[in-house]
This record gives sequence, structure tokens and C-alpha cells, in this order.
Amino acid sequence: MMRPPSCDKLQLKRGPWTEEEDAKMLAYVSKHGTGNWTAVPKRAGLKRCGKSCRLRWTNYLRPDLKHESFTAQEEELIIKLHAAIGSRWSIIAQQLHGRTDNDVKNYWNTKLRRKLMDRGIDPVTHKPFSQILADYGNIGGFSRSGNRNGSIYKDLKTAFMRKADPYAFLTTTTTTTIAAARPLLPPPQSTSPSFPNNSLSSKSNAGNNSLDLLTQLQAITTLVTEASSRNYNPEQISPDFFSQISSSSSSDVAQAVSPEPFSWRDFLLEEAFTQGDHAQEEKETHLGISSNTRPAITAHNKSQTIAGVDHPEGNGQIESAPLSSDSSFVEAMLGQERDTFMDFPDLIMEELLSS
DNA sequence: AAGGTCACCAACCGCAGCTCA
DNA sequence: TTGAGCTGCGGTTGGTGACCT
Repeated sequence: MMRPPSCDKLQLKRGPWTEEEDAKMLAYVSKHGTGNWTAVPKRAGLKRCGKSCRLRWTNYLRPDLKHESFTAQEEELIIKLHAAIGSRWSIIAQQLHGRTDNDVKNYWNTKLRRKLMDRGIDPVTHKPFSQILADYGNIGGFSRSGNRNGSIYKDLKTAFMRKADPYAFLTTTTTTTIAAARPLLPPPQSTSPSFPNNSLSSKSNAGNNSLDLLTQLQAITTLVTEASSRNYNPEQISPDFFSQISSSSSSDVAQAVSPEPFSWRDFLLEEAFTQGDHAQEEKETHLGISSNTRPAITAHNKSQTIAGVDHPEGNGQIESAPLSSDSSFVEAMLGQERDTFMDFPDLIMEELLSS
């Protein structure tokens, strides 16, 4: 049974905020700070639900927010982080001073996804489309029975050859992440993975081939990460690193990996880290970052938000990683992926053959 | 000029984790 | 231990303005 929207219960106001409401919120918060958001609207004289107030404050009114356009530097950082951790917007936003998860998410969905596709890169996997096609070809080549698996490559190729929008099959749905695709798969402990009903083994939907292909692509990608996580070597990654990520992880992560511990590898994607590996390694060595000393990802980040909320006038209290491609956070992550990624084509083969 | 389409982004939804009585 | 309330989060929706036909 669906939970009724909380704001509906009391017939509270919804929709865009007025200047008057903003002024009330600002006045209240500057005087009392935040906390106990359910009480805020009543105390501030607003006919809004607490959740709405919290969002308005967090995403718009907070004094430490930047409202100008994203810079090229921020853009690159978002892309790198997305490649590393997927759509963990709150974590990504914490690395961009003055940006909210909503900002980053919107920017990704409206600008960066398209930009990556224009560059011939799949925004979900961060791999070149050509490589995805090649991988599909390999997978399809294993099928001798002429079943659905064997037709993937052909279908995908057909989709790519469409003149109007070669990437349409990737853009016809809303943002999809590997993490989101994971629940489609059998539990991780399953020794005999099989594709979900609505993906590789499903009947082709003649009227909606693009969506069918997308689902298949998700399943493949998911399978890759599933397979890769079996080679996970916990000694390679700092426990702190995982605990921080895990503790702030979204529901899909917790759901998908249970009962196994969360694995950073679930989100590791190859393409973003193939360039400059050696330089990165040297840099990392120079900085003294080892697998055991790599900084935890968000040790300060929760306090960052809290500081911003609890001390509305105290911008100076907000601690944030510097916006820099060589921030410790990025260093830490870029250092992780390199040595933990997998030989995925072989693993795909193994998974497919064993299913 | 009018209608349609697209892009952007603020706001909402619902789930899950956390806290505390 | 448990359940209610609060909060954080990612995904999604819908309003609005710009652009196109």
C-alpha cells in the first residue's frame, strides 16, 4: 500500500516558493537555525510541510550555495566521479563546494549525459559505444542456438545505425545507473546467475526494441560488475573507504549487495581511468597515498552539510574539499579503480556459459 | 502569430537508515 | 527490542521559457 504524501494530509501548500515564503524561511533560520524540520514551517509561519522547507533550504536558500553555471573544472570532476561511483549525487556534490546533489543531478541529466554521448561515450558505463558494440559482438558470438542472446548484437547494431538518433536507445528512458540495474539480477550469492525475465532471456518486444535493448545492455553491464566483484580483494581498498561509502550509500546499493558487504567495485568502471594511469600512480606515490592510507571519502562531508545548515551565517565553517582534480578525494578514488578493475569480457563469457 | 517541441531545473515522491523514547 | 518520527537520498515530475516549424 502506498504511503499518502505527507504534504497532502494537511492540505499544505505545494509548488514553487514565493519570495515571501523564502523571506520567512530565511528569517526563521537565521534566528533559530535548522533542525526538526517538521516544526520549522509552523514556527516560521509557513503553510508547507517540513520536507518541503528542508528541500527549499538545502537546494536553494543555503547561503553557501553557488548559483552560477558549472565550470569546466566542475564538469570534469562530475564526470570522473560519476564514472567511479555512479549516480551517488550527494557524494559527488560534496566534492563541489556550493553545489547540491540536486544541482549535480540536474546538470548531469540535462547537459553532461548528452555531452558524453556526443563524444561517443556511453554515460552509463563511461565506455565508448564502439567498445560496447564490440563486447556485444563477443557475447552474441557465443550463442549458437539463434536465441535472443544471439540477436543482441544485430539488434544493437541496428539501433546504432538508425539515422535520426543513433543513441536513442540509450536516451529514451530516464537516467539509468548500474546500481539501479542491479536489483534485476539474482542475489549475489547465487552460483548460477541467469538473466532476468525482462532482459536477455525475455522475448523481444517488437514494438519497443530500443527499450528492450537498453534493458539488455543494463543486464550485461550489471553482470560485468557482478562478475568483477567476485574478484574483489579487500586488502586493496581501505576499510574506512568502504565504510564511509557504505554508510552514506543509497538504498539500492544496500539492497543489491546484501548479504555481501558493499563493494566499491560494484561501481567501478574502466574507461574513465584508462588515461593517465601511470601519471596518476606516480602522483599518488608522490603524495604517499597507499591502499591503507587513502582518505575516507566523506569524513567531513556530513559535517559540511550540517555546518551549512546549522550555521546559516557561518560560511567560513563549511569545510569542503577544494575544487581540484587533484583533491585527496579524487586521488583516492582514481587510485582505487586502476588496480581493481577486471578483465570483463572473459568474465562475461564465464557467467554466460555457466548460466 | 500560433502551436509544438525541447531544455532546464525546482520541487516532489517514496524508500531506507538513523535516532530515540 | 520495537516502532514512530526525522532525515538523507536518488529518481521522477511538471512548470516555464526558449526555440523551432
